[in-house]
Amino acid sequence: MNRAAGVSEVAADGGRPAAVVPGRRGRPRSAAADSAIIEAVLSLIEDGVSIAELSMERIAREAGVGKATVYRRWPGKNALMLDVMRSLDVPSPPAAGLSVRDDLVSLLEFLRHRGLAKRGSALLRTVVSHVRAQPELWAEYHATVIRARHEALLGVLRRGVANGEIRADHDLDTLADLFVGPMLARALLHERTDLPEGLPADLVDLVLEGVRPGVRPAAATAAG
Amino acid sequence: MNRAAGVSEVAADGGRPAAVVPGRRGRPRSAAADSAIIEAVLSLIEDGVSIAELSMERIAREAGVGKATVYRRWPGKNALMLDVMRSLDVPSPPAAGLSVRDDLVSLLEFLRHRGLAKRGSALLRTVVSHVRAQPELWAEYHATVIRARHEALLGVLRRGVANGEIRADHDLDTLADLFVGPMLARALLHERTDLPEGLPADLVDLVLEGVRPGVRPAAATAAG
DNA sequence: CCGATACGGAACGGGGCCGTATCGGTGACT
DNA sequence: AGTCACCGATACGGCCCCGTTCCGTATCGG
Repeated sequence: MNRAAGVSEVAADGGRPAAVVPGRRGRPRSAAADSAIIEAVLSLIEDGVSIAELSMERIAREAGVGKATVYRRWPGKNALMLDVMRSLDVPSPPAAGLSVRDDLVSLLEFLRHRGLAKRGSALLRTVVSHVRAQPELWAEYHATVIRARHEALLGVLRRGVANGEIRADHDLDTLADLFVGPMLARALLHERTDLPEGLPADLVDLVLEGVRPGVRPAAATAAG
Repeated sequence: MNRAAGVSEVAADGGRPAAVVPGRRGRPRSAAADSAIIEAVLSLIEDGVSIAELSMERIAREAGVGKATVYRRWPGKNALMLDVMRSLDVPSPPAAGLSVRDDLVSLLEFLRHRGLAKRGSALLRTVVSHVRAQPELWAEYHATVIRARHEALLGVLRRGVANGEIRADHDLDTLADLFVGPMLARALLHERTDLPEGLPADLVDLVLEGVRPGVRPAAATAAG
C-alpha cells in the first residue's frame, strides 16, 4: 500500500488498457480479462470494500486473473483506478435544445442517474474519495470528466444569458455551481444518499426563481 | 492497512483520548503526547501524505512518541482519525441574529473559513475522503458534526420562513442544500479549491433572488 | 508449422505494518 | 518513600502486499 505510489505513472499514457497494436504478432490481449478486472474492482467496492483494502492481488483474485495479467495492462493501482473511474462515465449528455430551463433539468437529471444514482452511489463515492485525495489522479480526472460536464453546463447557461433566461451580472462558473452544488450536497452530506425523482426539476426551478417568497411571473417583470 | 479494520472499534467510546479517570493511581497521561499525536497526523497530511500512506508507526515516529503511547489512547487508526476530524471542528457559529440574509451569509462565511479555507482545505479534504469512504466513521462524523451544522442552518431558515424572508413552499432540507451545495461544489470540483472572500454573500443573494434576470425590489441590475 | 505473445497460477525476495510485549526510566500521586 | 501507571524505545511473530519472474498452456500471425 505504502510503497510511495509512482507519481507520474498515470501521466505516461493516461491509463487505458493499452489499445492492441494492429500489426501485432502472437496471442492478442483478452478483452474478457480487461473487463473482468474492471468489473472485479467495481464489484469489490460495491460490496463495501474500501479502497485502502483493495490490493492488486485481491483484484486479480476476484477477477479470476493472474496478477501479471493486471500488470500487463496497467502500471499500478492508480492507473487502474483512473480507468475504473472513466468506465463509470458515459459518453455525454445529448443536450436536447428545448428551453434552457429544460436543458438544465435534463442535465441535472443526467447527473442524478449517472454517478449519483442509488446503486452507483456507494461506488462512485468510494472511488471519488480515493481519487480526490491523490492530486495526480484528481488532476487527470478533472481534466477528463469534470471539465467536460462543466463545459456542457456552461454552454447551456450561455445560451440562457443570450436569450434572457439567465441573468448576466454574475460569473457563469458561480452560476453553474448553484445548479450542481445542491445535487452534490444531497449526495454527499446526507444519510440517504439517493436522489429522489423530481429533485432536478425542483432544484432548477428553485434556483431560477430564488428562495425569496415574492411571487414571480414566468418572465421578466419590473416590480416596484 | 488491510487487517479488516475493527468495525465497532469506534462506537465503543466514540473516540477521544480517554479522559483520565479521576481516582487514578500512578503517572498521569501526558497531555503533550495527546496533542503531539494529533498534530503529527495533521502535519503529515498537510505535507501531502495520503491517508493510505499513514500508518500508526509513521504517526508515532513523526510525533516523537512510542507506538504504545498511541495505542494506549486509541484502539486503532479509525478512532484516531475520528478525533483528528473532530479537532478540526470548532465549537459552533455564534448565530448572530441580524437579518436572516445576514445570518446566512455569516453561516457560509463560517464554513468558508472553517474546513474549506485555504490552508485547511487539503487537510480537511483528505481526512474527509477517508472518513467518507468508511461507513462507520462517516456515520459517527455525520451525527456529530454535520448534523449540528445542518440544524443551525435549518434554524435560520425557519426564522426566515416565519418572518417571510424565505418561501415556505419547499422542503427546508432542500433549501439548506441550496446554500451549502455551491460552497461544496466550489471547494470540491474546481481546480482552485480556495474560496474567495465575497463568495458567501454573493451566493446567498443569488440563491435568495434567483438566477432569472427579472428585476426584483432589492436587486437593482436589470440585464438585457 | 514456428515464433511470438498472451493466459492463469505460483513462487520469489524485499518490505511495511499490525498489535503486543518488554525494556529501563520518570513523575505524580499516597 | 513507595507505588504504579505512564514514558520512549525496541523487538517480536505474523501477515499481506509489492512487482517480477518463471512455469506450462493457449492462440494468434506468418
